[in-house]
Amino acid sequence: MPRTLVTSALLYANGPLHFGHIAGCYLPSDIYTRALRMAGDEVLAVSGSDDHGVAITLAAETAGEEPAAYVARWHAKMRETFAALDIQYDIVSGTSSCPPHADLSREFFELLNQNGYLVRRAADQLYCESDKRFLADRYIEGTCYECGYEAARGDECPNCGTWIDPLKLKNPKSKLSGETPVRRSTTHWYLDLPKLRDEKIGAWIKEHSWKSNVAAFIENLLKDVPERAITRDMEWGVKLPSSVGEAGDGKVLYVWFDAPIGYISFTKELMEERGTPDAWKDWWQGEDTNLVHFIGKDNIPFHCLVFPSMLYGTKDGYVLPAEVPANEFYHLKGGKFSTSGGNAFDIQAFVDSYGVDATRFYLCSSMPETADSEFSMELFIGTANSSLADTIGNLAQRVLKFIGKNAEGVIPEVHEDHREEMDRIILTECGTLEDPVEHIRQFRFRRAAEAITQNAAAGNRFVDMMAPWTLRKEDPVKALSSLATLCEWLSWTARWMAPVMPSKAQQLWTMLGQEGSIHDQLAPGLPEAATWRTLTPGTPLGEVTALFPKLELPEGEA
RNA sequence: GGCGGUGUAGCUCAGUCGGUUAGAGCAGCGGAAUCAUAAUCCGCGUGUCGGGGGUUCGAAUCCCUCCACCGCUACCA
Repeated sequence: MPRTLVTSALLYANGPLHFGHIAGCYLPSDIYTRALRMAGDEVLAVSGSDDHGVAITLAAETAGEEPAAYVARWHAKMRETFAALDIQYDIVSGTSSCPPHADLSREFFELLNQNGYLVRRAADQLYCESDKRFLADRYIEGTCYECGYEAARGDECPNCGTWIDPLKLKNPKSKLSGETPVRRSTTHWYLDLPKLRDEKIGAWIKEHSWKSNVAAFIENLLKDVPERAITRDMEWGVKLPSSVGEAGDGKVLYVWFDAPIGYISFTKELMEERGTPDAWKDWWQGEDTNLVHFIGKDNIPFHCLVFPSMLYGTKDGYVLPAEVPANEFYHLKGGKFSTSGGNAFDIQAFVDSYGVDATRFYLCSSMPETADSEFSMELFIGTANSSLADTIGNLAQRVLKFIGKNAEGVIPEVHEDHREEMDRIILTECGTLEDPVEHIRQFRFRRAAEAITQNAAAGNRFVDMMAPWTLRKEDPVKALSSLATLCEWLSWTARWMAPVMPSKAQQLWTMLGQEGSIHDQLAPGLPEAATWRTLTPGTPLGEVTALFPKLELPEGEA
């Protein structure tokens, strides 16, 4: 059985999730996971938060909190947002709270070191004598040596955009103490990416087939691969392994190094909870695993170059990613979704107003798959009404209500004399059918959304062709056969909807009088004449209600 | 400044390893039907494929250049 390990970008625990994160990474991973499971694949879905890093400590200090408490707050918020959107993972953990994470990160460090992929070097950095610590670039402010701007940050000048070397900054000041720091030498470890590239990863990247927008991004990547520092002088983070001795005192692993290892440590944590502590190896070191990283485009270098280099460099049998279906960015009316308040809106409130499945469907149909795209309230309302209420919802309504009035509210039986004809009409003559699951498998989420609607439209065509309201008088048996056929069609519609719109699919399934979870149904490709009818005639329908309400554009929106 | 993206029908976008009359959905117009949340079905698209130049038998699709809009700039998918 195909085994797929799905990861979703670790969210930096420094702000709320917004529609950009959702449409770019978390929703596609959830839809993908659900679709593969319905197709019968074995899937494990892992995500969590990235809790370390200077930005966290800085923000926590500003907020007057300890980093751990600060991170926990955003982590909880993230879980709420996932719940609001019906986004499910086997585990959502965090790099600061996951028990095996620190040890596993140190193991990576040691293996890479043993295998000769780490370089140790001394360099000068700014040190604050009053705080007795080295200052990360972001903790430093000073006068830009290029343009003279007085509030340049230690990493970049906001005025002229120069990438600042903090050692050259004029009048450097610590943002924390206000003191003038001094130069002091410190030792750091660097990941030897050039060596890893030349030895293995460069060739691997070249022969790998990437999603087209990812391929464009990677092309330039290999030309200039620097060694990258993987340690920092600070407290918040994963301490270095004791094997490096005093040289590691006061240092932690740089956040980018331990973050992706989180995918693995979270899997470990999950398997320990399940009482199968070694099972994580099947997923991460099993040859038959398809590793799929869902990320945004800004994470491409990490997931296509750096993390694979780390995995390979351990020489410990880790699989390399099979797919990195990175999305581009999703914007709000041309502006960027802001994590710092501003124009970001409350996802929970939005879902409460318009419905979780309509929201998921629209995000799916407008996903930034191959290029940046944007959220439009007007298009959201339009899509929800025309695709969901008018096409899918109305199909269910007109068929099931008709059965309620004219066929005693039970699933009718298709008569042998009509079966073949009706199979032919619905399966081939009402339009070209496309399999949403197959599109999802190929990471064509927009087209999957379109396919769900179009397949339902074929059902509407069948209704009009059969005109059961006329047939009822002329040939009642044929009328019942057409309605039986339409019930089967609705059951397939529910299956097609399920990965994208889990709760509405379930609602439709229940309206059809079916028991149990729609998500336990298998959806193996498109319906075929010989096997596609699965419902039991005579089954009473459930209560028939409007599946999708019509939505209205709020005042002042356009 | 650097890097990158986008510019195709009113709107949102497909299509582009060069090759028949450039496509879809939505909106719009006309018609049919009346089971249904006035929901459906059928028919209707001559658009300088941002401008200019080049390569070619042939370019929306490759190259150069210009214009417009936008994003990123090191960790916010």
